[in-house]
Amino acid sequence: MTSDKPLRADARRNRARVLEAAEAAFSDEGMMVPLDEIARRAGVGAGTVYRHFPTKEALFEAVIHDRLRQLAEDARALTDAERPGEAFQRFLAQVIEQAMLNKALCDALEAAGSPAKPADGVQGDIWDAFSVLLGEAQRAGAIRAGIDVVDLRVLLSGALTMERHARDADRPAGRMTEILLDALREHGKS
Amino acid sequence: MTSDKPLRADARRNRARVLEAAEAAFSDEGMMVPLDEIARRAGVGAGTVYRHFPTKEALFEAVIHDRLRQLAEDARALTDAERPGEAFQRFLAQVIEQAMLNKALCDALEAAGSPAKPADGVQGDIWDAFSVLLGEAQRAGAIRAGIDVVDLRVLLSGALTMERHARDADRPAGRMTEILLDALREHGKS
DNA sequence: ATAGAGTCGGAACGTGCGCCCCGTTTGTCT
DNA sequence: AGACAAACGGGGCGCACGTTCCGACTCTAT
Repeated sequence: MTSDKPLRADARRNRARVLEAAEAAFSDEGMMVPLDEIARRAGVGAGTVYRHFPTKEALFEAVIHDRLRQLAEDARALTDAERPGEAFQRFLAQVIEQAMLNKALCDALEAAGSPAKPADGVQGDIWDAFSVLLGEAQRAGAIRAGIDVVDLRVLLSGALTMERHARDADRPAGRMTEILLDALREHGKS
Repeated sequence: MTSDKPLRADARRNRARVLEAAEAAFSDEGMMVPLDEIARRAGVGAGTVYRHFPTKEALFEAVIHDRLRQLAEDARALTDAERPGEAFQRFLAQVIEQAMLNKALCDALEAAGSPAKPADGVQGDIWDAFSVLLGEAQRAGAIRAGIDVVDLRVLLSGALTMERHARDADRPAGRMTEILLDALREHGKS
C-alpha cells in the first residue's frame, strides 16, 4: 500500500510537524480550520502540507485515524462484560465526552450520521464494535429492542449537537446524554 | 419603524417576487442558498434584492418571520388544554414535522440552540409559549421536572439533527422524536 | 410629451478558501 | 567539495459568495 521509501530527514521532520499541528488545529476548530493555519502552526508553507497529503480531507483522516482506532479498541475491550448494559452506556458516554474535547472527533462522528459516509475502514471498526456492545446490552434487557447501529449513529450525532449547545449555554455536561440514555433504557432495569 | 412610503408599482411587484422566491429557495436549501439563486428564481438582479433588504440575513428573517409567528400562535392555542402533556407533545412533534418540510425553519430553530441568538422578537414569542406548555405539562406530571426552556431549545436542535439524519438514511420520520419524548415523559404517565 | 427621480440588472469588488506552480533552498551521495 | 534530486514556501489561480456600484431603463407627476 504505502510505499515506505526512505524520506529525507527534513521531509520526515516536516511531515511530523504538519501532523502535530493538524491534530491541534483540527481538535481546536474542526475540519473548518483553514489549511493555511495548519501550515502556519507547523511553521511550513502550504505547499509542504500538500506534498505530504494529497488533500485537506486526507490530512484530516490521517489525524483522526488513530483516535478512532483507539475508540474502537476501547469498545472491543468492553465486550463480554459482566454487565453489558453498563458497558454500552459507559462507552457511549465516553465517546461523547471525548468528542466534546476534540472538535475533529466531533466532526468525524457527526459525518457518520449521514449515509454519505459508508463507514468504511476505521469508522467501520468503531460501529462494528459498538454494534456488538448494543446487541449484548439488548440481549441482557438493559437497552430496548428495536434499536440498531444506524439508529446509534443518528442518536450520537443528535447527542453531540445537544451537548455542544448545552455547553454553549453554560449547562453542565452530560445532562443531555443522560436524558438520551434514559430513553434507550428498558424501563425498570439498570 | 418602517416608513411606509408608497413604493413605485414595479418596485412593489419585484419586492413581492423576491420574497416569494426567497421563501421557496430558503425552504428548499436553507440559509446556505446563494443569494444569486434567489435573485435568479425571482427573475431580478442581485442589486434589486439588496435594494429591498439590506443583507441576506435580513431577507431570511423577513421570510421566516411569518412562519415563526404562526407557530407561536399554534402554541398559545394549545395552552390550558385538558391534557397538558398531550398538548406539549403534540406541539413539539408539530414543530419538528414542519421543520422537516422547511429547511429555513430548521435553520432558524437550530440557531436558537446556541445562546448567540438571544431569542428576541418572534423567536421569543415561540419560546415563551413553549415554556408555558412545558410548565403546564410538568405541573400535570406528564413531563419530568428539571427541564426548562433552555433545555427545550437544546433538545429541539438535537431532535432536528437526528430526524434529518434519519431521513437521509431512509428511516421513518418521527421515530427519533418519539424516543426523545419517551425520555422527557415522567415514567408511567401519558 | 417630457423631465427627473426612482428602480433595475449584472458586472465588478473584496474576501476566504482549497489547491498548484515553480524559482529557490537543502539534504545526501560520491 | 560538488552535483543532483528532493523538498521547500508562498505567491497565485480558480471558485464561490456577499455586497456594492453605476450606467441604462422605467414609472410617474406635471
